[in-house]
Amino acid sequence: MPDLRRPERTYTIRQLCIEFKVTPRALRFYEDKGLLSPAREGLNRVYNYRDRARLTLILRGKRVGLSLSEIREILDLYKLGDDGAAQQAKMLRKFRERIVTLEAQREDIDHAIGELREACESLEKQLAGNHPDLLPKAENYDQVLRARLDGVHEFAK
Amino acid sequence: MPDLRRPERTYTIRQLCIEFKVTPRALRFYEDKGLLSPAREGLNRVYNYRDRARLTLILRGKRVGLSLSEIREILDLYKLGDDGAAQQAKMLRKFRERIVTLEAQREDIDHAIGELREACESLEKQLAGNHPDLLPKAENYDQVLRARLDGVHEFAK
DNA sequence: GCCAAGCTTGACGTTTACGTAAACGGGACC
DNA sequence: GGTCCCGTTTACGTAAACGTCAAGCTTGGC
Repeated sequence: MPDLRRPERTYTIRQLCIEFKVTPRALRFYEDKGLLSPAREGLNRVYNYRDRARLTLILRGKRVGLSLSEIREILDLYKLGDDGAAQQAKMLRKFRERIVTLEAQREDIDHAIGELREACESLEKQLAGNHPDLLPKAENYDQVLRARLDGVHEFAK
Repeated sequence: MPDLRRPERTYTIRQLCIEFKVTPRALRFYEDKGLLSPAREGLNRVYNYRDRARLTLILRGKRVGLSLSEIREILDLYKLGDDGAAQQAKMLRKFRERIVTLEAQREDIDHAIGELREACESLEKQLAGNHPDLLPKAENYDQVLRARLDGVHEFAK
C-alpha cells in the first residue's frame, strides 16, 4: 500500500472531482479536449500526481478567464519543453502577451474592488443610521482563513 | 451646437461601438437583456453620458469575468438606490460577496503572472545562450503607455 | 445469483454572448 | 431617381463548456 502523500499516489475520477469540486463530466470533457490524458486500468481512468497538477493549472486558468483552448495551448507549450529554439521563442512571446493581458485584468479587478468597497461603506453608513438591525456583519475571518488554508474555493459562481 | 465634452453630449450607436471596440449587435444585445436603455429619436438609438457610463461598467464587469446577468443585477442594485433598507442590506451582502470573489481571482492572477514570469526568465536564459538572434525584445514601454493613456485595450483574445 | 454502486461511452440538450443574414426605412449625394 | 450608408427589427446560426440522459460493463456485498 503506497504512502498516500507520495507522488506515486493515484486518484480515481471521483476523488479528484470531490477534491476540486468539479463533475466527472468536466474531467472527461477536458480529456476530450486534450487537456488531460490519465492512464487506464481496464476502462477506468487512473489519475496520477502529474494529472492532478495539470488539473490545478486548468482550473486556475479558468478562474483567470482563459478558455480551455488557450489553457491547452499553454499546457502544450510547457510540454514541448526544449523542442526547438523557434518554438521557445514563440512560447516566450505568448507568455509575455499573457502577462500583459493578466496585468490589465488585475487593474480592472482592483478598480472594481475599489468601487465596491466605496459602495459598501456608503451603504453601511446609511444602514447604521436607519436600520442597524439589518446591518450584516463582516465575514468571519476564521472561516475565510481556514477555507483558504484548505485550498477550498467555494466563492465562484 | 453643444460642447462635445459636456454631459449633454449624446452618441450614436456607431460612435460608442468605435470608442469601446464593440459591435452594434453587442449593444443591442445588452439592451435586450436590460443592461442599457438608450433614448430614441424615431427608431434610432441615442445614448447619453449615463448610458456611456453604464457601458463602461458593463465592459469592465465582462473583463473581470462577470456574466451579463450578474452585471445586470449589480446595475439594478445601484439603480434601486435607497428604495428600502432591506434591499440595501441585500445589496451590501452581494457586494461583499463579490469583493471576496474578486480578491480570490486576483490571487489567481498574481499566481499565474508569477509563474509566467519565471517561465519567461528561464526561456530568456536558454535563448540568450543558444539563439540570441531569436530573442524577442521586451515590449516597447512607450507604446504600452500610450495605449493605456488612450484607454485602449487591445490585449484581449 | 443478483442487485446496487461506480465506472464507461455515446449522443443529444442547454446556456451565454453574441455573429450573420434578410428585409426594410430614411437621408445625402450625384 | 438611383445608390450608398447608416440605422432598424426579426430570426436563425454558432462556439464554448459542460449537463443530462441512455445503455452497458464490473465489482463487492448479501
